[in-house]
This record gives sequence, structure tokens and C-alpha cells, in this order.
Amino acid sequence: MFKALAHPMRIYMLEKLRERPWCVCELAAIVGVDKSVASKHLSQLKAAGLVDDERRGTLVEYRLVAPCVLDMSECAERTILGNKRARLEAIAAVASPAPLL
Amino acid sequence: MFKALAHPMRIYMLEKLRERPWCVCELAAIVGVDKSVASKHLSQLKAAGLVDDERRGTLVEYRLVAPCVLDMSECAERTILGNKRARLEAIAAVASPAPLL
DNA sequence: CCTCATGTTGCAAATTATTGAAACAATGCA
DNA sequence: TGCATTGTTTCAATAATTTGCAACATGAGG
Repeated sequence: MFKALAHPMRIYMLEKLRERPWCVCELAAIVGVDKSVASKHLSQLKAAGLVDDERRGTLVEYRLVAPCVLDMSECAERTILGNKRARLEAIAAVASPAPLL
Repeated sequence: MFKALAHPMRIYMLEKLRERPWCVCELAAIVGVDKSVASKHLSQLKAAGLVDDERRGTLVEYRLVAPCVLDMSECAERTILGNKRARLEAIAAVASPAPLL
């Protein structure tokens, strides 16, 4: 499951699917890759249980499942931002150290 | 960050670090790889802000940071188990379909 | 049936990640 | 200082992933 989340394009696709369902050709156009590439990324997300697909005539719509993935991404974002802030503060402390008392 | 979680050995290391801090050589022995390999995996976890290290004499202890990673792993576990259950139920439904009324 | 549009799969090339040995750095201790 | 222990880095080899083209599959609509 974490492996499915370990590619920027797949993360972006999940964020896009947060808005609404999209078909393969739409997502392929959005991220600018061949439809086969988009299809393979989506099938990985599906295998991880993060999305589901439904055939609508000649096209296949993918939609977001696994609501907790949203919590996870928010958690990851919070953690990353927190780390960044901590790093900046550490640098600032070195540049102009606060008085010890 | 998800990339840092995208390797079984690193996941296992994080679970181990949940118990208590361990030094590189201990973790290397536990997972059965060269210390250089363990060191590199741990440095990836550190770069992602998931662990932190502290030098104790000649050895380096790694400890778990980023408490939300625990929530994330639990969330992932719930999702994976849920998917597995859904798949089994789908198979069972095909094998002996429930009455429609 | 034929054709078009959309998706998936197979394949090989390109990219990226992982591994382990060896060299190097840092610490503790006699 | 000399030596042993522990970690990190460097490097080449190996393994895994990603990519795009081509071939194939499926459904819609003449």
C-alpha cells in the first residue's frame, strides 16, 4: 500500500480523484503521459485498494476509495511541514542565537 | 515520505523502533543485512523525518519520531484488512449466493 | 460487420533503488 | 599512541520500477 503511494504521479492522481471520478484518458491527459502509463498507475492504486473502477460504455471511470488515505496524506503533510519549520527554526537559532537566560 | 515507507525492511525497522530505540548494528543483525545497508535505510527514514538519531559513544541510536506515522500504519492496516475481508466475502457470495429476499 | 474510441497487456529500453564489499571517519579504551 | 568497535560513504553490480510503443480486447454506433 505504501508502495502504491510512493510515486508523485499516483499521489497527484489521488488528489485529482478527490474532486470527482475521472476516466483513464482524462487523467492521462492531465498528467501528460500515455494512456497505458496512466492505466498502469491506476491499476496499482486499485490493487492497493485505494481506488475502484467502473466501466461506463467505452471508458473506465476511476473513483477514490479508502477514505483513510485522505487522513494519511493530511498527516504526512502536517509532518512534513512540521519538519520543515523545525529545520528553519534550527537554522535561525544558529544565525541569531537566543539568550540563554 | 511515502517513498521512505515503501520498503518492507524500513517498515519493519519502524515497527521495531516502536518498542524502543535500537542502534544500527542491532537493527542490522535483526533484519540480517550488512550494517551499511541498515545505515542507509535508517538515513532515509531520518531524511523523511520519521526517526531521529543520537550518538552514544561509539554507537548510534535511532528512535521513532513522527507519532502520526503510527496512525498511518494503523490506518493502512485497517484498510488492507478491510479490503481482504471484502474480497473474501465477494468470493463467498459467488460460491453460495445469499437469497435475494 | 466494420470502424472508431477507450483501456489493458506485452515487451524492451531507460531510469531508479538496493545491495554488499571496501575505504574512511569517529569514538572509547588500554 | 595504537587498536578495536561502530557508522557512514563510495562504488559497481544487481534488482526493481517506470515508460512508451505496439498489439490486442471491449463496447458504441453506424
